[in-house]
Amino acid sequence: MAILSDFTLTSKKVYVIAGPTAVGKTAIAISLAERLQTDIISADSRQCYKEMTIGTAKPTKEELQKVRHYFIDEFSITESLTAADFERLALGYLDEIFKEKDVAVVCGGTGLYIKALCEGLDAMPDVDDAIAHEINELYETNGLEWLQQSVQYEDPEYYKQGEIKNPARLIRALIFKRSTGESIVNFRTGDKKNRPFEIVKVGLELHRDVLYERINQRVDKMMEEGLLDEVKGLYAQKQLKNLQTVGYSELFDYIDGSYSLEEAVSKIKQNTRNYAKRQMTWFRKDKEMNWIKADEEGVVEMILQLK
RNA sequence: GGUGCGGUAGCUCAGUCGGUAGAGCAAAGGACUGAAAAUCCUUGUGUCGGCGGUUCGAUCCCGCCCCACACCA
Repeated sequence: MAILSDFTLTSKKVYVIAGPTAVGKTAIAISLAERLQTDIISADSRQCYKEMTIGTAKPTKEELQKVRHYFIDEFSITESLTAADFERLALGYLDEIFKEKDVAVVCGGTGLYIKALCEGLDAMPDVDDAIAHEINELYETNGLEWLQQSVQYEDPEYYKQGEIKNPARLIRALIFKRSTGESIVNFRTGDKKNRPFEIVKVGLELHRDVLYERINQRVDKMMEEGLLDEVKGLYAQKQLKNLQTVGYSELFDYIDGSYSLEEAVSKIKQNTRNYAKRQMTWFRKDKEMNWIKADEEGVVEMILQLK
């Protein structure tokens, strides 16, 4: 009942443009937004940081002038945004856009962020930053076994169903348990939230070979545009989680002398291809996705015809 | 031209005292609710360079040939 009334009371609509990196989301989303006379919310976990530009393939200045973009260049890499932050922010951006318009465009390759916006994340208490910091440090010095044993002892419920070889998840579980006294498992209901707007999901795709070739060429272009200088400028902050990013990590390693520039560049290409593959895995399982070939004529028209 | 060392998975190589073979990397597939461009899981059939010979049986031994590298002419 609630769903029905939400949809009948509003005629708001969100087009979500998703797909792997380098598939051509930015240009298509901009054309679509121009056609619809509306704004774009970026759903990208790295383009929101102003210090990272070349390596994140942000829209160009010209593109940003054509269409108003939200969640681009809005934060510093020293602030760590999360998927939950994005959910809250994006809903706020939509409120603002919907004051004047009936439609908005969301464009990005971060699957979890798109999911957070469309379905919502389970409400969870905040964790203690000091505890988080401490556990990260303990993991650094004591390693995975220590982590596993701690989680097994302190949160056996999580340990039973969690990925016990995945440090990122174990750390999160342990931080949560020590901060709140409860297992994170108890908060993960997986309930989908009803949004007061219609969502049309568009997945852009390209033949694997074509996509990989575009990735390789784009990395070469980034290097020509000065990616190495951008990375050098961030070297002092390379410990930040946000700089653990394809295109940055490899060049930090090059600066450290781990390998040659040529090797670093080919690693960036390889890691970007792997990243694109993970994105495709994520989006492929989304049953609501309408798949469109990104290199066909009239993509925007095809999107507008979707119900 | 001669000698030596090689030719095994996309790459680098290991191995089989003769019973048709296995690691790392790459690649592919997958998972993923507060780091998500992160993090993690799964997957190894390939004329064992070619043609003959020996053998019940050859990628392994023998012969010839082809290719690569090194050295000598």
